[in-house]
Amino acid sequence: MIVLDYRDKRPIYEQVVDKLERLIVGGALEQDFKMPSVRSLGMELSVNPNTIQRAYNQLEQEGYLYTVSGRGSFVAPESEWRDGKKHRMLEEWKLVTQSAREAGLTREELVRELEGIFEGVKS
Amino acid sequence: MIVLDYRDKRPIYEQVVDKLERLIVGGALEQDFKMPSVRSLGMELSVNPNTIQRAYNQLEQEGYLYTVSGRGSFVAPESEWRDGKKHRMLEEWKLVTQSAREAGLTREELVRELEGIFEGVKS
DNA sequence: CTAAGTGTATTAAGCTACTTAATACACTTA
DNA sequence: TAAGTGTATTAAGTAGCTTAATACACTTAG
Repeated sequence: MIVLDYRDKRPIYEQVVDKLERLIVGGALEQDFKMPSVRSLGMELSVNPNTIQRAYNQLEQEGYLYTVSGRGSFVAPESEWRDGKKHRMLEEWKLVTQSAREAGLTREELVRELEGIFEGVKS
Repeated sequence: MIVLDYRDKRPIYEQVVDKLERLIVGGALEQDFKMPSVRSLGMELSVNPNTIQRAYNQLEQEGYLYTVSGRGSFVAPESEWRDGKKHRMLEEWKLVTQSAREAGLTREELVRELEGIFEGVKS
């Protein structure tokens, strides 16, 4: 399902959150998809189940997963996380863009990069 | 000179690097300005001199400071850090923009924010 | 009903990074 | 010469991450 990057200096649970979040946002995991159990994903990644649980807890808190006691964790409907995700990303993007401006990047340079990133994407 | 934010979860030396870098990039500290000694800045921030030294070392590695043995640390000329800073910021900005696109932000939304951020700025 | 699988919680231990503390040394300057 | 500078080292404490070993309540397949 996912692969850990041992060169990444962030804690494992944070990496797991990041990668699963990308799978969900990217549409690779459909709504109501049953996530692997904390024990099985722990086995698969050679990581303690507690570490996976910590990742699942954070994903649930951010609206990406919901849990049914005794049954497992499942992918939440997009409506649960879409707005929050967009809002957080926009705030982060504004901060980085502000720093980019202060570092000397011009409006024209950034617009040009923007066009490249959105090239051929219906938005 | 700077103020620490105790709510910030990052290590102190990283905060010091970040704040001093902003002062230098923002032009608040001129070229060849003599930085406070690791001991005096440590006193001022109620922090160990070793922690300040660690921050100074990183700033020197990134080209923001230069050191004269026995005299002190000084702000390096802009030519030493400007290109590297611009390059690192552009790479970070591209990653965040890519993530923003994947989160559902549109080109039009981002261009609009961009105009706001660069409003009235000669670039 | 029973057993297996699920999330959840707790406690203890080890590891790493950050930080402090106490020195020490070589250098420059007043 | 004395004070101030960067630099280096060693030891200790703290906090966060991770592992390990359990335990409990729940659901589901048999």
